[in-house]
Amino acid sequence: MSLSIANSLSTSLDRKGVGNAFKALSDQTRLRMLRLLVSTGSELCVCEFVDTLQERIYNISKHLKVLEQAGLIEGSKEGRWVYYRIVEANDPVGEALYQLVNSVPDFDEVFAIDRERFSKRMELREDGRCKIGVQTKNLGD
Amino acid sequence: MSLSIANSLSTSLDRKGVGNAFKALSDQTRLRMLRLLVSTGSELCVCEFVDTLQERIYNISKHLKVLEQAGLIEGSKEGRWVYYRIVEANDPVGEALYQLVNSVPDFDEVFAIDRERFSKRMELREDGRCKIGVQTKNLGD
DNA sequence: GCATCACTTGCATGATAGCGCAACTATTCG
DNA sequence: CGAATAGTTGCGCTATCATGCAAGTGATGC
Repeated sequence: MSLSIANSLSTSLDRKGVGNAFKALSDQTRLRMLRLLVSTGSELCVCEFVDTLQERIYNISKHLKVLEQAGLIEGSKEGRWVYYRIVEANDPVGEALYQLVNSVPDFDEVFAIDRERFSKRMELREDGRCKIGVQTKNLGD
Repeated sequence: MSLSIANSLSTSLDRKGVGNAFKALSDQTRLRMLRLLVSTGSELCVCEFVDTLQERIYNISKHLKVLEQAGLIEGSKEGRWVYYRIVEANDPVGEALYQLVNSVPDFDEVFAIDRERFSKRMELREDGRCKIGVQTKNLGD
């Protein structure tokens, strides 16, 4: 379901244009998603990403796919829910990447606000698992 | 002439869309350029980039501008020549970034070939400075 | 001064990427 | 079974971005 961090970075040199880690993180929404995973050390289901980032579910889903194909995250299904988590890197390359993602300055507090919404949303879990769907209605009005 | 690494990364969160470091490195040619600077620890003039990467001069120039506006490199003029070099980071964020750039796997040896051409090209310097222009003719035929 | 050289930039074009919408799959529950 | 729920995917639109070309800037040297 996932490639290694090393492969993710190496494919950046592939003339065929396979997405790489830098490319995957060049999008702000994806950077927010990975930052959330790295900074909290949690695994999130899709609807939790939606309520945390306040983005539409089909876009979240697509962004998750990009991150997964870049080898940065992996997902697993649990009933109706799909949980995504960081692919732990044992090599220094991955270490540096996650350190970097977690070190990106947050002057306009986008990450902080995400974490705020995230912690509120986590209170709705039961036995540590998500039992509900998207709570935020009317996104993008 | 340049922003700090921290600012470069922070602007990634700027809604106004100012380029960030991840975005700047999402392009393969720019990654090759920065990798060359990081791995050799040298400063290069534009024509040396051209002969090393075998890309057209106006594209090299534009890519250098993107990297500069991302706060990753800085340039200075010496007569007809403009030398570009890494903006040294004193913070751990920049350290991690450069370590990362230098750790990107090179399975298809693009970086290695660049370094090969680079070292040959460096032999043409006099007193450690570039005294000539682009040597490669007929790029892209 | 004027040609040359190193480099930059404005504009047009084509490729890529993200978004919105709608249709779809898959799982659960009554 | 059928309805509801969680998530995915294909299509069309738009915006962004890399490229090519051509014109421009500024420094050097005859």
